[in-house]
Amino acid sequence: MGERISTLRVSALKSSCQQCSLSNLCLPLAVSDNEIDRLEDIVQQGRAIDRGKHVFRQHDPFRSCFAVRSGAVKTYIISDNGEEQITGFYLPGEIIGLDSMGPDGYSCSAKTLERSSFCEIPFAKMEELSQRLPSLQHHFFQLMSQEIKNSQNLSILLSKNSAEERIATLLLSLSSRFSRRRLSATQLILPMPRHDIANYLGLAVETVSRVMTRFQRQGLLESHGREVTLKDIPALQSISHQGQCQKG
Amino acid sequence: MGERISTLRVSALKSSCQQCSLSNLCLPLAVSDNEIDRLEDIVQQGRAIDRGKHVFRQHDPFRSCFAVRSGAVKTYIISDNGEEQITGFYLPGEIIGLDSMGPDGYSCSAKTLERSSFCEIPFAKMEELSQRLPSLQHHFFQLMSQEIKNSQNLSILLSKNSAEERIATLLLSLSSRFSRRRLSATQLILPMPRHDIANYLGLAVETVSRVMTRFQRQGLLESHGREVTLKDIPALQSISHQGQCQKG
DNA sequence: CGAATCTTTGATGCCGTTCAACAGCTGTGG
DNA sequence: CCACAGCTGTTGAACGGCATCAAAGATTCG
Repeated sequence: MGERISTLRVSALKSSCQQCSLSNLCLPLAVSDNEIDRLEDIVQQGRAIDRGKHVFRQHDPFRSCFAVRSGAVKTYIISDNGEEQITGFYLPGEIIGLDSMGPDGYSCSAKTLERSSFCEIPFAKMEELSQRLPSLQHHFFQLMSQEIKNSQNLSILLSKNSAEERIATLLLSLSSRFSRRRLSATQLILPMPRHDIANYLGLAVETVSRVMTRFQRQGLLESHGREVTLKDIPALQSISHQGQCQKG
Repeated sequence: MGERISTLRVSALKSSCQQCSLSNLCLPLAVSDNEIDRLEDIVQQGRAIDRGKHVFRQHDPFRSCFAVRSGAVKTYIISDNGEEQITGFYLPGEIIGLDSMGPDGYSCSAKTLERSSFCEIPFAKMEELSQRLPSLQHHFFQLMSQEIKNSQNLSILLSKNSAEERIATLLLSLSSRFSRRRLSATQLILPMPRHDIANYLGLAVETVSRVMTRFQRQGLLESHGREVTLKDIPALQSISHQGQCQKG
């Protein structure tokens, strides 16, 4: 198999998946050190980019997936009238671009919600390496399968659940994703404005605001702008689940 | 794992992807005849099963994906209260089970909407063969990526669009999927009852019925139970897309 | 300070749900 | 043959959750 990139160049860019604190989220491979080395050879760690910048744009030629290293990202689709339809929020350890492996370029745009950094995973090289590392291939199948599941759960949330259920579910999802990174599960700083929450959940901004206020009056949480403290997670879970369906 | 089927048996069961009229939908591989042969060795063509039977059940151990050969399937998740939440409809040439490659078994149940037959694609063998056939691996990445996209589009449909927009979109989706199979794009026989359409689109059955009636009064279609004739596809497209334009 | 963005609160009305009834079709069994 | 039950699809009336419109506070930043 003709490797065309000089080992020296690649080594200079080489990141360190082994030492990365997110490796158990992003690429929890049951592979040998030798195999991790080869993975690191293709993954390129980029510099941080400012809030509000694009990681990639819809219809750009698809070349890479990106693992979020720090910060937060929203992905969205632009409709005919130029409005955005947010399809997901991504936190450190999560991967964007898995929906863009078709022939039509990136299927959505990705924009940072705060200053963020990424690990770039060139798709062609990932495919090639997957030919030699069955566990890498297996991992990507699992990642993509999970992404389908997540999106299906979102569809169900949006089609069957009330505004309160949607918001409680999102807060709990963020909470659990923060805590996976050893951050507080109760003291959240939301990386996105209310407007984005509303867009993502198919609600009006006013409704999001009202529900948050209601939750606060009921003692379920305290909210000061982007700072949210969950005070009664069991109650929120009960609200979230009374619209049924199990979450990942 | 114990191989229980002799090579001879497999050959006997062996399907014929090359001759299958759906092969351009299901596995449009740019592979040599020799490679197709190896694919056919792992794909097992099953007998038809009756309407209302399960192809697999949620939480069953995941072993295979299934390509629909004939008939139609709905996939759904069972919620805490025992109600089903339909996540998708699948027609011949489409593949179910792509969302179930995680460690927790099938993530949904799949039930036939009419008498249907399938090609079974054992996951372990597919993974193994993908190690040797880059184009097969690439194809599955694309298939799964498309499945993510489909589910995201559904999320947007459900979160932002009115009942009329949702129903017009579903009818047009079915129409285009029928016509890909060289069936009429205008004379549809819906494989699913109104109840399932409503469930899938997050609407009440009554709303589906009313909207269909309204479409009929406007001359956009004619509907007699499951038989639907689309009379004005451009108008339906305009309704379907106006969710991406402005509401008025 | 003032401009822009973000967040909250209030008043009004629409769309779709809910409850209820009915009609068509199929199969079953006396 | 008819009576009956079950499933499917249609239609009507009234309620309610959430969007919409409007506007004022809160926060950030040049």
